[in-house]
Amino acid sequence: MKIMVIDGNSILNRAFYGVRQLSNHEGLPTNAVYGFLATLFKLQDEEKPDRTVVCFDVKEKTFRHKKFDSYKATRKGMPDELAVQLPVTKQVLDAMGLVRCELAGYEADDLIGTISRRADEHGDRCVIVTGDRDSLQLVGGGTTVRLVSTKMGQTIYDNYDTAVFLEKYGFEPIRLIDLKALMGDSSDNIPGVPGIGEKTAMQLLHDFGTLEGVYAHLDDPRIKKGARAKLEAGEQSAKDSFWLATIDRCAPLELEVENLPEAHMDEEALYELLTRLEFKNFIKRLGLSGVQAAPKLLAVRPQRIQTAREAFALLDALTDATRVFALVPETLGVLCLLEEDTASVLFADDFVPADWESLLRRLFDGSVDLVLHDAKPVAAALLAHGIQPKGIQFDTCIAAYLLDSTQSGYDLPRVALAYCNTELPALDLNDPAAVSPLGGQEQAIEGCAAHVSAVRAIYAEAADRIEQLGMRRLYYEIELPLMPILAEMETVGCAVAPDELRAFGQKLDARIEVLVRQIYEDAGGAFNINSTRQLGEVLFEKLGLPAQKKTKTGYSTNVEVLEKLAGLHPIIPAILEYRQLTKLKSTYVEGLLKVISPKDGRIHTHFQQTVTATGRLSSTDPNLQNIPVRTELGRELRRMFVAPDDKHVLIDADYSQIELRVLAHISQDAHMIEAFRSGQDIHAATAAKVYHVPLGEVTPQMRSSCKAVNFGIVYGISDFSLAQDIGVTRKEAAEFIHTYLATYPGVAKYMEDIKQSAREQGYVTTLFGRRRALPELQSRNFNTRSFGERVAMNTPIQGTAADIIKIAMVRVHDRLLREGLQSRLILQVHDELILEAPKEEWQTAMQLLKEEMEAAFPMDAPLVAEAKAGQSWYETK
DNA sequence: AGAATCACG
DNA sequence: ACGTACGTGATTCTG
Repeated sequence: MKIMVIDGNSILNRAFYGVRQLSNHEGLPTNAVYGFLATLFKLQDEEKPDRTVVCFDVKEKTFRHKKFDSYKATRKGMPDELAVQLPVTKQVLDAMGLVRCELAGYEADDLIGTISRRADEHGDRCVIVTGDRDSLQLVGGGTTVRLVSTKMGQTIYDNYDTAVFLEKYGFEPIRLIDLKALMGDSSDNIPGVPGIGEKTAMQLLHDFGTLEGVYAHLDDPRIKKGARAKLEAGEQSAKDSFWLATIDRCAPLELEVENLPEAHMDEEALYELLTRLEFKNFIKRLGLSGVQAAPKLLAVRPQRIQTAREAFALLDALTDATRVFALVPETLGVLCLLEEDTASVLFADDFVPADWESLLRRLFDGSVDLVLHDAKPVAAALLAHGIQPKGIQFDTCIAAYLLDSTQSGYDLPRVALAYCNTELPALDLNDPAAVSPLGGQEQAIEGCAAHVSAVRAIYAEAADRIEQLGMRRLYYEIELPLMPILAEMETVGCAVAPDELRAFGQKLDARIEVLVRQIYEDAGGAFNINSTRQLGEVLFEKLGLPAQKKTKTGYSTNVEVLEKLAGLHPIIPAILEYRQLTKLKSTYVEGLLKVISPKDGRIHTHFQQTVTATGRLSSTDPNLQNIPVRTELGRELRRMFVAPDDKHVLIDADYSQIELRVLAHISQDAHMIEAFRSGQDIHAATAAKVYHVPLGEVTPQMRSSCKAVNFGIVYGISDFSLAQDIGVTRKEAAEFIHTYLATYPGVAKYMEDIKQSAREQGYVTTLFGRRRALPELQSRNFNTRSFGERVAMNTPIQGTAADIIKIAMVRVHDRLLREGLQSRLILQVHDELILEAPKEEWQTAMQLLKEEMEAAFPMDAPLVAEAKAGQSWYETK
């Protein structure tokens, strides 16, 4: 029989440093796993072993090298990127059915030594696969070594048997130990005899055969005087080194070579793993393409609960459960609670309303540890009923988002498909028909069981991966605590002044009417001004204005184009104004009037926590993060966002230059940090440096150009875009960027480093460990790749700023609660937080807001927040 | 459903 | 040489 024994750690290590730029879509690095498998498959093809065994180190406190303190100290630790790949590799090997071998306190080469000796004794042949030259001492008898190494970027697999070794080294393989004892090995921290190098050691072995032989003939004339003195002085070291260099071939391993099981592939598990790793070629090679992994859901037994007594008894029992997986629609019309193998389903219709509310209160009183998928709407619904949502320990939706923020959605069926390969039955518990006693309940019960089982399966996987990828704090201390705060902000909402909003709308209408008439007159006829196609025809064909740009579908008529034409025809300014006004009217006046709640007259936006690729929030229905501010007319809309009465005020605080401060901190650029520390206007300070003039002599133009570059830098700048932005030639822009980067060398270095690291690791992270995978960097397409590089530069900055304001939100919320204040967070606009505060506490609340925002994260370029109070959002600026 | 446009940070 | 800023959402038109 032929046994192939692989040094897992050595091959994985080689692969890690040899194969770069690989990670899967969730950002898990996969280069080492890939390289490992490539080596494994190649050598299995060549050697065709009957059995394959893979050995790994298990380092323990009792590691046999511990007496050499320096050994441990200099031994390189495994980088995180490699460490996360180790368990994955083992999973793959297990799924392949290969024998995996580990023993506490032993290195892989000791296990290999032991197995090869036993194989030899049993009359089997043994092929050792390793990257470690030391293992060549095992060559002999039926044992050969395939030594994996890299030459000129090519992986080569040298084949050593006794003859090959003898020819190369001139002595028996076992004498490698003697050689090491004499010359030492700095990489393994084996001291050897100080002063004896390779040349002398080889000569000594040639003359005397063994270490023992050398020391038995110390007075032999062939040993030079100097060498003799060194050998005498280093005798103890030589003996220690001999022992260190000797691979233990008698490890107390339970494995019996005569009973090695044949590999039995778990095709489903392997298919699933390789799919997750995105190793399509290996899937093909192993012929797994047709395999469909079985759904991972455990069957659960649904049970319906219809009496209050049973229901409360159930909740009391669940209090002791480790974790309860729950399905709760935002209508709160049904509950499905999974513990062990029982899914209990409760319909609100089966209970009197007072009981149902008590049940909800009991379930969310913090005594039951709950896992939900997308808990925010539930939390908001509970808050609307005056119930504080407590006890939510995990949200699988947020977890799935953190693990891959680039998906287009994270609803339960989609996540279940990705995590458990399960098609969930359609189930809409918000639909009254599904939960009404008149029908649909039976189906709902079945559906609930499958859905809640999926939540459990996703949890099992996602919770582990959050740990593995170092996102524990980000998840449990930032995202999860933020969720109920967002729910509260949504529930509280924002007061508006509807009458003024309507009045503003009428003002707009009057002006729009005038503009429309003028435009039709100028155009010589009526047309739909909102239609870019019709507008394009009017401007560029009928009126013969010079077309500038084209879009996919015709002429471009955007602001940029129209502004260039502004002087050529009176229709152009009219169209520009028309565009501005209709935007304000339809998106803001009409859009906002439509979403004023009839219940409380307030606007309740929805903050999306699982949308953006960078970690920012987004706001929908309506979007309150894009209320106009840049033009005076648009800004008027902010007068409609008000404190609810004259007993309250709004307090608005925004971070000053948070992204540039984050950049200064991350890049550790001394000049930029200093500019912020000294409280300078960063754009002016940059201009002073770039133009080499005193701060007082910076002109508005100089400041404005530098402001554009500061922005551009954050986005991942290019000369072309900068040129377009500040209206200079591309060459001048390039020169300008160059000067800028010379002014802030730390920033220049950061930009290079982050691109490099993104290419190597396949992802980037924020300061708090949020990650974004960057498959674009692997693209052969220049544009795609360039985009990836800009994202690599931007995401850590934008994302860290997003992390920081989320931390601030949690801190502000906690402290308001702790200090018993009535002020409430109502809005977040990326770098800005807005509170609604009772007048009597506005100064306290404003101070608190500013303090907590600034203290959210101490940076070398310290955070500064500017706060102001007013009756409306307009006045707080 | 996608494209074009424009509002925000 | 390649074409160009990063991240969003709402409205409107069009096929």
